[in-house]
Amino acid sequence: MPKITEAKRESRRQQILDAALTCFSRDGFHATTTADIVRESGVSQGTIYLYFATKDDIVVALADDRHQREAFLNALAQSEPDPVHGLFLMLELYGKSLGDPRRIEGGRVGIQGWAEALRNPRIHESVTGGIATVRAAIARLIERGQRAGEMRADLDPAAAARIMIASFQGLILQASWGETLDLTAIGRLMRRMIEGAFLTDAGRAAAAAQPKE
Amino acid sequence: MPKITEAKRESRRQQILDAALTCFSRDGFHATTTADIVRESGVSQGTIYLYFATKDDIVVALADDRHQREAFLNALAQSEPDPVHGLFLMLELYGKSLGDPRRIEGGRVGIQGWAEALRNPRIHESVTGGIATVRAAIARLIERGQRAGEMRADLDPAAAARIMIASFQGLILQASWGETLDLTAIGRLMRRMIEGAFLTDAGRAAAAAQPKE
Amino acid sequence: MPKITEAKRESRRQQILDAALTCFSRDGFHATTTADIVRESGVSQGTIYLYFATKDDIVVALADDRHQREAFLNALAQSEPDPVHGLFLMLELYGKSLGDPRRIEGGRVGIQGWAEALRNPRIHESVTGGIATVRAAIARLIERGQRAGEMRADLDPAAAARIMIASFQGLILQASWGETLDLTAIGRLMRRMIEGAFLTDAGRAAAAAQPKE
Amino acid sequence: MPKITEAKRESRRQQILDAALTCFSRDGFHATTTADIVRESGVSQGTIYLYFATKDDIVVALADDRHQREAFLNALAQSEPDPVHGLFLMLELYGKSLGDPRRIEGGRVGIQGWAEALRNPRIHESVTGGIATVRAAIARLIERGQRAGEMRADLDPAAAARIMIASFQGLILQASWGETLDLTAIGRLMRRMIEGAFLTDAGRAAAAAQPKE
DNA sequence: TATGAATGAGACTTCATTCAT
DNA sequence: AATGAATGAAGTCTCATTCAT
Repeated sequence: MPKITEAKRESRRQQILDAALTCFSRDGFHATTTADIVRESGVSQGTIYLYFATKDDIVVALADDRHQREAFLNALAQSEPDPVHGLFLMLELYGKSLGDPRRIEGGRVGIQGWAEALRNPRIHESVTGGIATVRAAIARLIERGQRAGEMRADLDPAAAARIMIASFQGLILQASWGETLDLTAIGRLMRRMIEGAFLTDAGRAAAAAQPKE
Repeated sequence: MPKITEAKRESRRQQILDAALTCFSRDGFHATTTADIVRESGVSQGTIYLYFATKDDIVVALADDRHQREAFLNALAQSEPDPVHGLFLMLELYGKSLGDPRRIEGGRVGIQGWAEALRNPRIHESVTGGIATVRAAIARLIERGQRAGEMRADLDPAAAARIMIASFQGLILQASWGETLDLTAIGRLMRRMIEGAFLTDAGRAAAAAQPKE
Repeated sequence: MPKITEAKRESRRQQILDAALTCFSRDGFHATTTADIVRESGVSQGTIYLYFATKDDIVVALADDRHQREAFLNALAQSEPDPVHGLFLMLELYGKSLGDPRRIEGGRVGIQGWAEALRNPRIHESVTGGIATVRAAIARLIERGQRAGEMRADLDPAAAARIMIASFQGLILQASWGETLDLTAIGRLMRRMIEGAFLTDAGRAAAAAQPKE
Repeated sequence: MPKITEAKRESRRQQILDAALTCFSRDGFHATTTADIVRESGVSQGTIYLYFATKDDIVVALADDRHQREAFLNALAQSEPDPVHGLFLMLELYGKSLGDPRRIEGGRVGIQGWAEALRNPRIHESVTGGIATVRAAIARLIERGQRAGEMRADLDPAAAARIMIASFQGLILQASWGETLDLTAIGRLMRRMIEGAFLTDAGRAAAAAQPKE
């Protein structure tokens, strides 16, 4: 048995995962057969099972991968020295992804993941874990803002984070259904809602000083 | 003539639909077999096909039924003489449904419907059509509020409606995953966000005069 | 239980049989469902079973009916005083039926009956019984012809009857498939084959004297 | 690489086809279930669908195979230098198959194919196509005979071919029903009918010179 | 390691027949 | 007698997974 190199193995794994993502986005989890993935990936039927014990494991792997990508956005926002700027940067980054056609494919699969998370504990853990991370990142930004006097002291960081995430989830959903969202108007309004309800006067001053939207 | 009465027929139909909802909520659309629905409903295998041509048609029927129920909420909010009160009533009613354990079962199925809508045109139509109705209802309230000088003239009714719906969609999602939402804090914050970004001073005065929330 | 009159009952029975024949001819025995017969006949699902114990019984009844009609042709041929004329009359009558579009519908069902007869003993009995009658009629004509010196003494009546019937069966088959048969050429050749192989000189003289073809 | 060899694949295919033929002959097309074929063939349920897309495709394949075998008989008859000998050889070969118990099984299935051909376009094409080939072969023999002055110039080759084929079809039918045919008497009479109606004096002389019947 | 043929459990749906009205 | 809703056995086909090569 010629032991394969780790790099080769990882590339094979990605090959399968990529094909699966394409299929899942096109046909959905349940309508996608392993034969579809075989066709799309060019790998053989048996080989898939050398890399994933079960079709479900592919779904889980895909869900896990997703968070690593989102972690980057969070880190970026956190690295912003001013928490208000950080919050709006986050708003902007997620907002931009709504209009990015390349993210839509991932979004479609993500929505199916939401539904899967209702049944499959491993996916539930993966999906809610990922979102909990984002929630924590937002809450942390808010707490920093409160300490800096830029965000209202009576603002509940957890509730605020939930609402922000919920809005994005809903907007992703609407975008994935093919509806045309006026992202400019929506972005402006979201920003105004946050300014009005999250920020202190000092915070609003800081927001106004933000270089570019 | 054993021609069944319309009422009897409708009750049978509901019997099947109820069983299907239970199964779909418990196991998901795809993991639910017609045999499961038979077991849960007590009707026979063949009878199901006397009422629904296909398993998919049950899903569609469930999606359709859902909107009829939501139409009631919209109508209620519209009937409120003051548009600001109407908007907050809507907020309150939908907010309440987030905490209602009986709605959770429906919510779980609804989320699966969101995923289905990505693939199945009939469900897509049903789901997005239903949401479009709610969106229109909210937009209408806002336009009424603008004419009454209670809502800001520069508010984009469509964007506002989208954001409100998106928030609810996301919150339903989070609630369905079994996360514990601090509904009081979330409700209070949502309200404050709307007051700050949607209302004029006159609108805020009207809101303060609202009897109970 | 209001006892129905015998005439009414018979008419109902024919109504079902007619509808079944139409369906069987259009879709075949096996592709025809009892629901199809219900639709075609206007009678209710349950009523069918008041007249026929089983779907197969309808098929059998149809097969039985068929022979009664053919018996008429045989009798006609037998009634011809001259056996040679009788034989050719039979040839002509069956030949004509090949070109009669109204017989084609029955022919299609008949062919399905041939196939059914291979499996279903009741249909086998009905079909082969019917054909045996025709065979006997032909053989009887030939024997009369032999006694009259018009047909060759060394002609095997049974073999001759079999070949004549076989030819018709094959031609019905070909016609039912929608092939265009040159009935004039075929009829002329069949006649010449019979004249050459069946008849004596006296027989040929008698044949020539036949009034109209 | 466990890619199966072409020979192995063909043998598997035949294994399924053989089993199907046995089942179809025993129980008929429609009464035969895929489970029956599984039982008879020894392959698994799924494997059948690796070789045939549909149960119907098995029927079609069987119909197609049949003609390839018949093509051999035609070729044999055509290869006979003297057309009269060729025609009688054909007569003899087909006649022999009537008495061959091994051909009866195929015959039973063939008759069901006739019935199927009335509804199923693919089978219709296959069956009538196969018979058209035989018809063309006979017509060609006759035309050669006419050019050689051995067959009557006023003989219509198409009509003659149709009648010959029709006779065989009918005789196959009768044999398949289990009736006992006096093949010697029938063969002798068929031959005499052809001699009398098809051949010229020269042709009859050639026929008499034929070595063995 | 990789392949892809083979497996077989199980899904959806149909349909002949029954039976309460 | 007639109706037609209900039944449930059974059929075709799919597909995740295994395993010999």
